[in-house]
Amino acid sequence: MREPLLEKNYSPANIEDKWYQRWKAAGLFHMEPQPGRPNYCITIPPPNITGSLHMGHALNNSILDTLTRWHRMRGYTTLCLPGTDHAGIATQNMVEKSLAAQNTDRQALGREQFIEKCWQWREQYGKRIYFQFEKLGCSYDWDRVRFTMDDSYVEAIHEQFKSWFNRGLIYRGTRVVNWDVKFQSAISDIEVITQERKSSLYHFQYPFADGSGHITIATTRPETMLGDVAVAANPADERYQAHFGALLRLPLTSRTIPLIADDYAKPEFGSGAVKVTPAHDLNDFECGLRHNLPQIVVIGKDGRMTEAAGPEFAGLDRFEARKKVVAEMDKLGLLEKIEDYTIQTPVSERSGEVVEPLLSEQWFVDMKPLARPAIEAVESGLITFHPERYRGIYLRWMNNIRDWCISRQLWWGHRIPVWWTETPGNTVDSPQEQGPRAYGSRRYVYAASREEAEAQLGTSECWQDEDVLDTWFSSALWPHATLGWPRNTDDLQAFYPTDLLSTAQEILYLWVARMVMTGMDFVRRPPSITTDKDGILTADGSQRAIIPFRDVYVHATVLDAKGERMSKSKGNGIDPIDLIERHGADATRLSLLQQAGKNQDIRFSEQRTDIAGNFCTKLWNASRFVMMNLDDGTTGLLPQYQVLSSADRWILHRLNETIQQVNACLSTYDMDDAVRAAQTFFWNDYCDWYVEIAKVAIRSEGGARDADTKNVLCYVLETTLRLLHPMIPFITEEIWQNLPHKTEQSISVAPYPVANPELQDELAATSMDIVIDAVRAIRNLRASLSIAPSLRLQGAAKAEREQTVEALKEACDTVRELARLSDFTIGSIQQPGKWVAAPIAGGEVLIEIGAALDIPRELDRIDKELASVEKQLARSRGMLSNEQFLARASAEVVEKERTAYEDWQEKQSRLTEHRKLLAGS
RNA sequence: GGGCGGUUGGCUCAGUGGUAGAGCACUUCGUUCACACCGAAGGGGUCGGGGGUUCGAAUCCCUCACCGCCCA
Repeated sequence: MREPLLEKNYSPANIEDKWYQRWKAAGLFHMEPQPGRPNYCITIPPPNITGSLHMGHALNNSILDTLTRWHRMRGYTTLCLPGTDHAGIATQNMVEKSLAAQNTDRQALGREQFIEKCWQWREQYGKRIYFQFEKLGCSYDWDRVRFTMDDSYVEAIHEQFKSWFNRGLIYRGTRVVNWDVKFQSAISDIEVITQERKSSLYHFQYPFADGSGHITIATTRPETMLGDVAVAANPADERYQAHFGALLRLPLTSRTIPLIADDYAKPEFGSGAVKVTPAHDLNDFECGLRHNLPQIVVIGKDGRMTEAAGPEFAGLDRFEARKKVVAEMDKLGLLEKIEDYTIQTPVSERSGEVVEPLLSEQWFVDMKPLARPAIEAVESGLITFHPERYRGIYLRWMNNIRDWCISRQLWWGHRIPVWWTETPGNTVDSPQEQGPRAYGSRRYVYAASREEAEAQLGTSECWQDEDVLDTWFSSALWPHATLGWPRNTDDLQAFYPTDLLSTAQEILYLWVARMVMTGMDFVRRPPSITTDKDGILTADGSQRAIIPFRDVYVHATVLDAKGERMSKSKGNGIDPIDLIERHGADATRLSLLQQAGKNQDIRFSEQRTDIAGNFCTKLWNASRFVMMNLDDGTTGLLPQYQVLSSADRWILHRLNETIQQVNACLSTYDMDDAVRAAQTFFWNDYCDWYVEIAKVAIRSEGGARDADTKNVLCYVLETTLRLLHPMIPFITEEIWQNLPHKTEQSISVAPYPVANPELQDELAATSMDIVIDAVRAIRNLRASLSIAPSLRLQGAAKAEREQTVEALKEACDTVRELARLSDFTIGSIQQPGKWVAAPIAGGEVLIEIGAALDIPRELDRIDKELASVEKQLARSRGMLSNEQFLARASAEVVEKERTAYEDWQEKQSRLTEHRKLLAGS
């Protein structure tokens, strides 16, 4: 026996950083496309530069890295491209906070200096998460890192904007958007969180202008009534049918407003009549458009009431105004009642302020033309969703797509490349024409620079649009822009379409859907160099619109142990870096992958990582044991199949099955099943049985089979390490480097195991089942008779079935040692004594317990066993005596049931026989 | 209001038509020279309720309840 090359105790801290640095130094994660070699590419979802690793990242990147490593080992030219997102509002928020701490603000600094501060922030904190990905073991190509404000990326943004602008898809418009009153900017849907809040439902009376009574409307936002321009009721609602078109006197104002018919009003809600405020509600806005109603802005960008709200209200905060409106209505006797009401309140994720739906002038993108190919790509199966249910969710959204507000009133981001002037001059009538366009009294053009703008506008009296683009505008072109678009780079040609986009479900619309739309809109290739799996043909058939990725995997949301969302404010979050420090990156990854299947969420607690760590320790210790038993002759190569024992053949058979399962599961994103299959094999089959059997073979006298056993031990371990490497890269590398292996410099570029049909051996599997059955039966006997484990007893087996005899004969030494017997004979029992027996398939095993036999206790044991056998027999008998079953069930099932019945009968008769003997003695 | 997911042993979850499973927890035993972060042997569930289809349902269908997510 040798000194093992591994430390006695597994300590992740001692190996993980070491291996990451070596991998990186060797350049293993950077590959160049090669002709004739398949490519595999993932562009990772870019975290914000304000971000640090959270459990969602840890889960997603564990999955991404596992798949990346799997493909690399399978011989693909593999690229996993990392990067970060400038994250407009989030970053601006952080920088503004740090300015506030220094008693200054962005206005004091001015735009240029503020942006400079943002870049400093990015230098200081923006790459923090890269280091954390390294801690997690992610094998990303650090030579191809991208940031959404890199020069090349800016070029891509301009190209995209210009194209959409010139095609008239980008337009200036006035619509209701989500408005953050603190940032004074439009925000995207994802930055709006809906919170349930206790509030009130106010019932107001609006009198008819002709004094003939009133209509009652219910509202949760009384202050907006000052901007009401109509009251709507459902055309089918009989209560109002007689009054459609009538005028109402809007209280607290001097206006009259009509009662209109619109099926957006739900008869069953409140009184069935609903106030319409187009400037302050999206549904009302659309209703207003349908009826050509005016839009009156009564709440300003700062959240205070405007002049249009009337002199009584102008300047009041919106919540103060609410109180005042209610009080005034009450005074007028028009407040009918106030009910307690729970409302879904939109709140800005960043500022915590209640989001104001506000009519505002913004840049929008007309999405309908872009959605069409994106729908077709999914409907035709070019892009597949995992789990499949997200396909429908995506399509539903795509089919009801709305225009996209892309402008943000922020400073940090891609400034909108549009230039304005008030100087009169030439304009064009339609967006398809070249030249300045008119908007009110102003003119505007797209231009990449001031010079260009001046030339087009014919004046130097111009200015660039103040706003920046929505961050999602830039992330929408992530897959192609990171690979070099708009330049037709080698990377773009080789790696696009990418293979996988794995992300959280909440950004399915905001990000995934938009990537499909922009990708297919901009990356076009001639049909001659593409296939119908790469994209769909354009209308004229001259080009193919290329999809950005083939598969979309939507991973689960990581919740805490109680099933609640992890959040900073609740303080229930787990920091993955803490997990890595305490348990290692391998255990952290494993604990996440174990739960990564097709589920919607994951309940996670640190205990799971602790348990995953136990597996790593087991792997470590078993490997140490194997290493201790290797000698100079051990090559780790498989001996000739003919010389192998049944146990050897069985473990190879099981290994082969496991290889097949793991590969199949990884290809369908069933990470949980892949991990389960590999872990079960290693712990339950290899460690619990094969290693124990190998000990017997190695320690037995003569040691004729020593070398073969050692080679099988080594072969199976080495293969299992490669099988597990994508999931737990560090520990597998450390062990693998200390085992005999072929000459690859690292396990991460060693070939991934593939199933080998020649190793399939059902016969060996059946033999081992019998041996395991026999050992368990004897152990069971010993335990139920309370026989000390140290006591070596005589054992024997009686069997009629040849297969059972053969299996036990071959494994005689194994059974003896694993069942702790002094000897184990098959056939007749020679020694006299008191024997107890237990049935196994095709025979029975016996042990001699001499004077220790407690007859009443043994009878009791047999009776219990008989009762349970009888239960099975009754079930089986019931089925076999049911003619319907015999007639309708498949022959295979009936046959299986017959066999089972016979086995149970045999067991019963053996037990009964023994009972008779014992009772008579 | 619409869509989707979930409800299986004390806990966390596998299991899509043929004898209910795992890990953790629990009980008993064990310091046999890889591992007590371990090993051996056990106990524990009428698979949310009701109805249906079927020879046979945790599994398919209908319905109800509860929990959660998304969209309005």
